[in-house]
Amino acid sequence: MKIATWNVNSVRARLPIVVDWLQTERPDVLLLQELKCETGAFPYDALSALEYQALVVGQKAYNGVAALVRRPLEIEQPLMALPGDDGDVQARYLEFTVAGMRLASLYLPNGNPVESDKYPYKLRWMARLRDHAVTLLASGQPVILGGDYNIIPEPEDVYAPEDWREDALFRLESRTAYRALLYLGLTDAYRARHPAEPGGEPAYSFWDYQAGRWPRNQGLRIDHFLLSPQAADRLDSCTIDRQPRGLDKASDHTPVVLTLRDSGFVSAYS
DNA sequence: ATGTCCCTATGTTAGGGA
Repeated sequence: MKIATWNVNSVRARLPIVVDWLQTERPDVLLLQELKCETGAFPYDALSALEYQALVVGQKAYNGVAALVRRPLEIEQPLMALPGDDGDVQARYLEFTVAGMRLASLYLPNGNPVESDKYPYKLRWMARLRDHAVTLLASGQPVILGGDYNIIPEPEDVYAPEDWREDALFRLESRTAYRALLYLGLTDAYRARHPAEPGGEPAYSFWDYQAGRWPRNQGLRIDHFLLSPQAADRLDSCTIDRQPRGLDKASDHTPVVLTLRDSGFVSAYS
């Protein structure tokens, strides 16, 4: 099972790049964030022609998340919002079951500037995500939470940590809320397969359009797959595909790709 | 210090968001 997550920064502006990538990579599932279009304006037809059915939570101009699932896989029990605040109208979360696994596509609030109401909204959203993850983990099924977390987990996940100390993506309060997710028993799939090493090659999933961040490889690792123990037990690989970031009219994010084995640990004594 | 890209609309340029 091959599952990818990609913040596309407008699905309509990025459609040719996404179509090319799907044709090359053929993932079973692609989780999308920052659609920047209403549900009805989502390019269903172009993706259906590639055998992908779509689950979409859109919003005009901002946010928006989707999941593309390759036929004949079936989408079951969709949930179109993060529980915990019926008054939250921002399109940042969807969840569904496919092949016996529970998957989410999430777009966690950026939270900048920290003096604005955007920052407490980010922290409340993270608390809701944690509460909901407790429920998901209790189900015992494999759970895969993928998306743009807008969290730099550790100093090695940013090109200049000292410059980001007070940013909503990196400040201690944000990282503490993210760690609370890990402490529930979730595994950061990328780091499980690629431990950070002193002097090692940095791994980023986002490079700002501005200031030559891409040509200088000054990025952030903010797009993550968090896996429940039952999903982590099946973890085969997790990689970052830098290729799409270098294309003309690229998103500022690039895909993170997860592959899972069909079954988990089997005891030699059974 | 700045650098970009994409969205919307009191719309063909400006402002917001990231």
